[in-house]
Amino acid sequence: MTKKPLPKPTESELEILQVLWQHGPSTVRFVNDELSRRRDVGYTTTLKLLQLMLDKGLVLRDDEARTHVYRAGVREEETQGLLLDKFVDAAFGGSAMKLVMQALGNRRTSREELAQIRRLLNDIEIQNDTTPPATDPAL
Amino acid sequence: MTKKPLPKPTESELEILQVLWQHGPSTVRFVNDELSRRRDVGYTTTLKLLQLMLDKGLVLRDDEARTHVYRAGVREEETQGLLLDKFVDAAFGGSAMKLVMQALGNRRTSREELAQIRRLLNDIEIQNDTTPPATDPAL
DNA sequence: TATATCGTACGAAATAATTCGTATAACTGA
DNA sequence: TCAGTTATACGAATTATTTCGTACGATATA
Repeated sequence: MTKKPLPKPTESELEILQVLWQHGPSTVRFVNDELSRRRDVGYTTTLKLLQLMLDKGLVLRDDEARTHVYRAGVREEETQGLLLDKFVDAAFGGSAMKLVMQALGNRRTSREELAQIRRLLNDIEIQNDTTPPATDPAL
Repeated sequence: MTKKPLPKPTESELEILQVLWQHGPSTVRFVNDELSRRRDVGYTTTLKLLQLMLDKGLVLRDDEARTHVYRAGVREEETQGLLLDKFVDAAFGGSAMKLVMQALGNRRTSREELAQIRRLLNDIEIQNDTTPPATDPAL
């Protein structure tokens, strides 16, 4: 039983995953229509992308009917986490803090969102108190 | 007087910018040595990259001496902000909140860092109180 | 049924990004 | 001075990603 080192989706593949995550299982036609709302893209281009993604395991498909139906093969949070790690590394030299500060600092964040973050911070702090500083892998 | 639509640096270019931001003006040799600490990369590869980046305006260089000295041509925060915007869009469907929650949630954040974020949240809230809810462009 | 429409498969071109070989000039030091 | 080393320039191969044309079967419908 071989594990699955799922590949990091490319820019275009991510666009497609967004559509599938947002709308659920979709036909090529639908995905293409969605993509077309943002930019100019040919039908067969979208089709090809989905076929490549199928090979990579990024999407799954039901090809019972003539018109195939594709659905995401990777979970949203998981994928985002993977990409986030890479991104923090590539753009912020590994400092997630700098990224968070930048993200919060440079845009309007509503009162409700701020409250949401505070709640999360509280949860994390409780975690920290419950589970003492485990900075070392030796633990 | 023409403006500057500086291009989004690629993965490799970003690696190099990190070195320059971190260590200041450097020779090709130095940059290459730094990159080599992380992965296998040839000297001329690094040289070529820097030359391409020079064309794009991503770096500047002093070629008075035989050994040229390169320095970043774009500011760190500015570049990170640009990349962050694109990334939030590409990976989190435009929701910076989701990104922040994910970043904070899925990793150990020290007490000190948490405090730092709380301070930032306070500042933002004061901003919000001073400058009333301007969610609508009509205001 | 025959013609237009819609769908998939797939090769291959077009682009973008990365990597490296080779030429050649400048410097170093024995 | 001459061999060895270090530097830049630059063409071009390689690899990755995106885009599209064309073939061809299934379906819809006039």
